[in-house]
Amino acid sequence: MQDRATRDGYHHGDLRQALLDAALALLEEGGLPNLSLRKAAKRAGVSPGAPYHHFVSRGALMAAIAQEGFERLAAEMECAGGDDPEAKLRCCGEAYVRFALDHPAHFRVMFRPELSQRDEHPELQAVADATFQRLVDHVRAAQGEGAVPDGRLEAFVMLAWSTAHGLASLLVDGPVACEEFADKVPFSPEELTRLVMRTFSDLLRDAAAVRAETG
Amino acid sequence: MQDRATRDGYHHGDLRQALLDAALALLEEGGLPNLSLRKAAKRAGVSPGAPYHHFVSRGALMAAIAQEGFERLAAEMECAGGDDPEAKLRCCGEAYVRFALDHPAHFRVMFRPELSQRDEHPELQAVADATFQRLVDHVRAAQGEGAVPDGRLEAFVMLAWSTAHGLASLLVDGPVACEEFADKVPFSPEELTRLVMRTFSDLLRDAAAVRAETG
DNA sequence: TTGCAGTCTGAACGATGTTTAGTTCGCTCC
DNA sequence: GGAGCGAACTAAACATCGTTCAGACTGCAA
Repeated sequence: MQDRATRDGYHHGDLRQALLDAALALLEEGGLPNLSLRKAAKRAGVSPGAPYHHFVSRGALMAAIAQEGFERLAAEMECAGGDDPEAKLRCCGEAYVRFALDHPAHFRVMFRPELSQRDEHPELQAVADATFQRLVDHVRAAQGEGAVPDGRLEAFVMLAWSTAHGLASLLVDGPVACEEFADKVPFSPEELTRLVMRTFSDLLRDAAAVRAETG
Repeated sequence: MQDRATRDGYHHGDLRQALLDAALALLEEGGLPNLSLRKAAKRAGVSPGAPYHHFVSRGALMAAIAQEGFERLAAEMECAGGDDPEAKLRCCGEAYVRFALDHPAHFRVMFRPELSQRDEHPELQAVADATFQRLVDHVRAAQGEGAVPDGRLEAFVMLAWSTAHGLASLLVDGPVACEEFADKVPFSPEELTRLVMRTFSDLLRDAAAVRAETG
């Protein structure tokens, strides 16, 4: 019992955090189907009803984990390096994918559709919006320096986001995550990430050169 | 009872298909958490144990739906138009995203990680591989005509796939699916898809021009 | 007609999310 | 320091879920 947090008596010191830790461990061990409130409660050494004093439902626990994930993702995207806007954008994308590879449990929960109802979990949506906004800022900066096609800001933002999010999803969840794929593509996920992002970045650079020439 | 298929007596005419239909309806109504074998059985007018004569588990039912989805997706990617390889690739990507928008229930199940264990559900993996191979063929054709950077085939394949898959995921599941997003981006999902794919295609064209000039 | 194999029933098991009434603790106020 | 109060927790219960199993039913072939 209570392998994840100690308790001093009838009351648990910080049950909320203990439940979050336990839930994350469950996610890492067996994916989303393995995440149950009862298991998390048992790991925290607490009865099945106790979690409901800290989370109104299982969905609320998931939302809390997702929120934590978005905060970390935003932080990692924030401190992504890069000398020029183009490199910044590339590093930002790499950070996005690396986050998914390093924290697959978080990543998987962050984009569960049952959490995308804006009315429930408004604070989660606020953090998700802030993270998204960080990407928009990067793109706008790159656009200001001509590294990105002007006009159609929304289209390019979505293109950049889609690229990073798609690669992350495929590497974490998709058919690309299995071992057999390793035979076909002789790259580690990290190498593949850098390669893909570099390819995208090269396309950007070439296109920028064309614009500088003709326009 | 049995609102999805009629039965003539003790035996059900085609329970397997009736269960698939019911399961798909459940998915469309309430997403993955709403998909339960018992509900599907009840809709087919059958006892809770009956489905196990057609699917060894709930996961097998999901795999069957996913397989159906991959087959339809491959078909739609197959008949995607386009005059030149670049346009073909663009239409292929648009078809991918359009499929996700038109069949979100299918799409959501197709990439569930619990189905990505190659040992279980081998026939599903075969169909998924075939679908993926269709994309590789498109890219290789485009590469042969210089529309795509040569070398690093894997990198570009992953880039193209990531773009389509990421956009599809974000539009179907992600924070982009909510109504509030409609205020920020004045495009329908279909318009956004065409815009994003067109932006990507333009990058390709410009980069190809640079290669033709310098190489 | 008999036998058989495949299909379905109905009851059961354990696990799950959630609710409820009641118990225990820590804190504040007198 | 004792009374009281609100928050945290327990224990039991409910409905639902996936899954199993022994038995009943059906269609078909011998």
